[in-house]
Amino acid sequence: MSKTTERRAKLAATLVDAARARIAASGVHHLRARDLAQDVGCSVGAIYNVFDDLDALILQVSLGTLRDIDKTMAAVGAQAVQNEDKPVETMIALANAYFQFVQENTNLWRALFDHDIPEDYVLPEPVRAEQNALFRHIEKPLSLCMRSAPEEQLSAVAKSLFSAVHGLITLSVEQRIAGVSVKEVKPQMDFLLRTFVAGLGAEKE
Amino acid sequence: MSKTTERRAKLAATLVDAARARIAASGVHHLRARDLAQDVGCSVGAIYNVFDDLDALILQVSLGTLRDIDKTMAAVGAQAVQNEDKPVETMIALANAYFQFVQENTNLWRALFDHDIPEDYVLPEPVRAEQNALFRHIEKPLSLCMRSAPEEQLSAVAKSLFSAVHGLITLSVEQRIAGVSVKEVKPQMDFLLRTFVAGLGAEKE
DNA sequence: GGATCTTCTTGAACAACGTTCAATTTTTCG
DNA sequence: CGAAAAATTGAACGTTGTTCAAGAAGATCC
Repeated sequence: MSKTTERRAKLAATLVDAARARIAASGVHHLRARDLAQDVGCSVGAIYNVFDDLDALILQVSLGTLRDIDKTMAAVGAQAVQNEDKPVETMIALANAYFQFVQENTNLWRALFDHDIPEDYVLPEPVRAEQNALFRHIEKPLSLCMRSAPEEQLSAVAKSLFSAVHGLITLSVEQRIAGVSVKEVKPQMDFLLRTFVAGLGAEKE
Repeated sequence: MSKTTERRAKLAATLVDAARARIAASGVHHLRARDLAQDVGCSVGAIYNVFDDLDALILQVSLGTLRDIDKTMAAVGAQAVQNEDKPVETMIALANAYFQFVQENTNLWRALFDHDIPEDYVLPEPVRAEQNALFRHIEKPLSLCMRSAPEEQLSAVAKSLFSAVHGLITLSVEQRIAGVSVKEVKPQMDFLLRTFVAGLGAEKE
């Protein structure tokens, strides 16, 4: 049981690496099972012995992408301990880091968010867990801006802010919808976040 | 030249209608050339005499979707003249109208934003024009909140707000990324917009 | 109106894709 | 070692979007 499962695992890892390289180079919709087989030196059928689907393989690549994003944001969070009195700056730094990641890994990022999987696909638990980890990076500085808010609301607002920044970046990077121009993304994220946090300070009227 | 071009135009319109119906019913990635041909009673080849591509056909459907969204937002804008002293309410109403449209026309909306067209595809001018029209609906109430801002900034912020709301809706409607839960979308859009506008009022410090 | 040229329409054929599967090879384990 | 189990193979299958030679229909001129 050891030799085979070991090789299975090794093949799976090799396939994920090859798929990641191909996706990064030419986008997820140019990924071909036959190319992958040739890349790693196995037959097309072997892929299906290790993965149910090409979608399952792509999902593994996306899990890695999620973890990379998490690493990037965690690094910003670590830097930010010095900035505890200015949580907005941390939030802006997080947004900028995310934007930079998208620019440097556009195709992998697209595979993560754009690639539509069959509607009945069960999202693996690790993927869902990793997604929630992302939001948590925002919760920390946000909590310093919303000290009286309950945990639940904090979590929801963190998700909202991530979604908002994500939307801004998406519509500017994808040319099919003319959002904010790429040059304007950072200034706009900056303005959006600063204004929002300023609004948190001002009492409702 | 008249009989043929007339028939061409009629066929094109019929095909777009059929495609819209199919997309609305089962999503853009289940659209098949052969099904369409059967729907409208022509051969598969005839489709390619009228459209370069299935993508070109889908783009025509999406142009219609854009116009429908525009109509929805225009209706809200017309309602909102009574509310000139409370521009935030108009902005929230616009966001809610957009969200409602997405919920009622999810598949058409997905075709508009998710369907990835070849990277070198030239976006038809009417599509681009219609997109800009959307942003303009937001500019009107926004200008009442940013009276001293130059036209250019106003336009950029309007795009940003649309993108932000769009991101919120996208990540909650698409199950592949667990954003804000569908139930929480309206409250969160409400909170986001109110807080942002409140921040516009408070001077920067 | 008919002959001729052009243009459109057709649906079988093509190439490319994800996926499967019977045959073959390799691994496992008593 | 030898039999059972599992994995590997690559040819083959079923579906795609798209093309194209052949035939049908329209336009144009006398």
